[in-house]
Amino acid sequence: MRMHHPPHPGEIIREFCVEALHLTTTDAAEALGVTRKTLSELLNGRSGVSPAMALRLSRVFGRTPEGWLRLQQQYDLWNIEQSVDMSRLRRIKAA
Amino acid sequence: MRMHHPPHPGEIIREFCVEALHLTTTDAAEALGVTRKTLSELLNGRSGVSPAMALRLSRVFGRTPEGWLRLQQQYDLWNIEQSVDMSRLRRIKAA
DNA sequence: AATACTGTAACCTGCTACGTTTCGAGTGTC
DNA sequence: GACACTCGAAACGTAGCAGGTTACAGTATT
Repeated sequence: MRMHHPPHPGEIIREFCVEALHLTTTDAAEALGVTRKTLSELLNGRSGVSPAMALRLSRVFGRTPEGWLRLQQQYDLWNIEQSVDMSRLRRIKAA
Repeated sequence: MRMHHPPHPGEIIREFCVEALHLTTTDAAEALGVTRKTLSELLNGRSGVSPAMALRLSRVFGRTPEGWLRLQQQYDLWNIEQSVDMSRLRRIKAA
């Protein structure tokens, strides 16, 4: 089974990147090279971690880009599993 | 360092899911519950592995959804690294 | 009161996943 | 040759998302 209701990546980013370093949203956005709005939407779950954003995060706050993207991936998968019915799909056999 | 020019996931999918099972694109698309066009674009690198597609692939061809998504992730990251200049971004210090 | 920080709405651009439709290139059968 | 059929792929439209600019309202802090 999969994780139960993974948080959106913005929560983790806020906790470990912004609050832990006592940064403001404005400061962090500037360091990342994006606008305040872009970071605000990410922190509040209204947008996700794009590949470009994962690279920015890794350069400014460390960790690997893959690690940042994985947060988004797990969040996306959990949500898709809840909302899309794939039960009719069957494993295929070679012809 | 990162991988050198990762192939787009469509190549892997074509090789291990379609050709290896002697399926046609039409057959595979039907099994995945998408149109021929959608799968064709994926196989030819004109679209990527979305979270929903990763789930479809895992149900029909096995492996984990995370594994399928990882292929896309590595491809995306490599391409972003080539095209976007992040050299001005500096690691941030706590205030 | 003035300043700083935040969230967010409106509007725009660019990109992408996906569906429907249609075209063109095989590949058979008569 | 002429026909139908199948397959892959292109053109076109729809929907949605990331991100920017600008502007506004709320809340602290000084």
